[in-house]
Amino acid sequence: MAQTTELDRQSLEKIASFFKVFAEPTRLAILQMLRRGPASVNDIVASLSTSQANISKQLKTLYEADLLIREQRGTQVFYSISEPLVFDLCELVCSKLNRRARAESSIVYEI
Amino acid sequence: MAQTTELDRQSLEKIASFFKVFAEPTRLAILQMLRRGPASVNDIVASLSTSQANISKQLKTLYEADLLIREQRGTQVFYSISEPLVFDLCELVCSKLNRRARAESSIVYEI
DNA sequence: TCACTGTATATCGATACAGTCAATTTTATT
DNA sequence: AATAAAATTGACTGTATCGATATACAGTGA
Repeated sequence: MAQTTELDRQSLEKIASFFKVFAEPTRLAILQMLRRGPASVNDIVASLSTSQANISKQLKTLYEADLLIREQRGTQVFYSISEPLVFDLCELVCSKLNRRARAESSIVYEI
Repeated sequence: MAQTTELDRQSLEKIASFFKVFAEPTRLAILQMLRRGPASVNDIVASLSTSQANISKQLKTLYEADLLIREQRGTQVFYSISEPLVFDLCELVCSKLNRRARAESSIVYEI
């Protein structure tokens, strides 16, 4: 049965916080890269153009949002995506943005 | 065919901006209220506990994100949800948060 | 034209957070 | 132990934005 109850402020804040995790391009870039599979912090640093400290911070945010799995091997730490939800969310938004982009395009081919 | 191309920084920024719209409890509250149907600004102000100016501001954000329809009738302005995507997104996140809440609960019933 | 209602905007204080640099912890190696 | 490599943390800066107050604007009726 679908839930139809109105959510209180506290619940809305939790949901908002969750969306906020996805609301930063660097974190999205990390998720996009991890889509290929697990990667160490250095791997991620090498593929993105920001400092290692920043990557570490964003990884922490993603990890605490329960979106990543953390696994230490020696001195390295490997992260991987723990939530398929990530892809569902991003695909929803991407398809929406693609639709909009197509709609806004002034170039229309017709006879 | 599914899109597998890696997105560039600019695209990621657009996606992040879109998520950011959902990353504020007041805007989520507005969306939740509009779920019942179109409402004037005053209707919304009456049902939420923040200033009219703030509601107007958040409505503008939602409108510019292409999530709302705006319709002026006399001095009043009615808003309604233009994107079913809104519900899909929120349901995804809610179900995820519910799952987590259940998983984190230390109370487990079993024989 | 004037007053009134409903909505939008301008400005401001307070807060949150991405990103940087430096320092520190952690694990492995010699 | 000492050193090196990998990752995290803390202090700091600049920017963005929520929410509030005051004000402006648009539409309606007298």
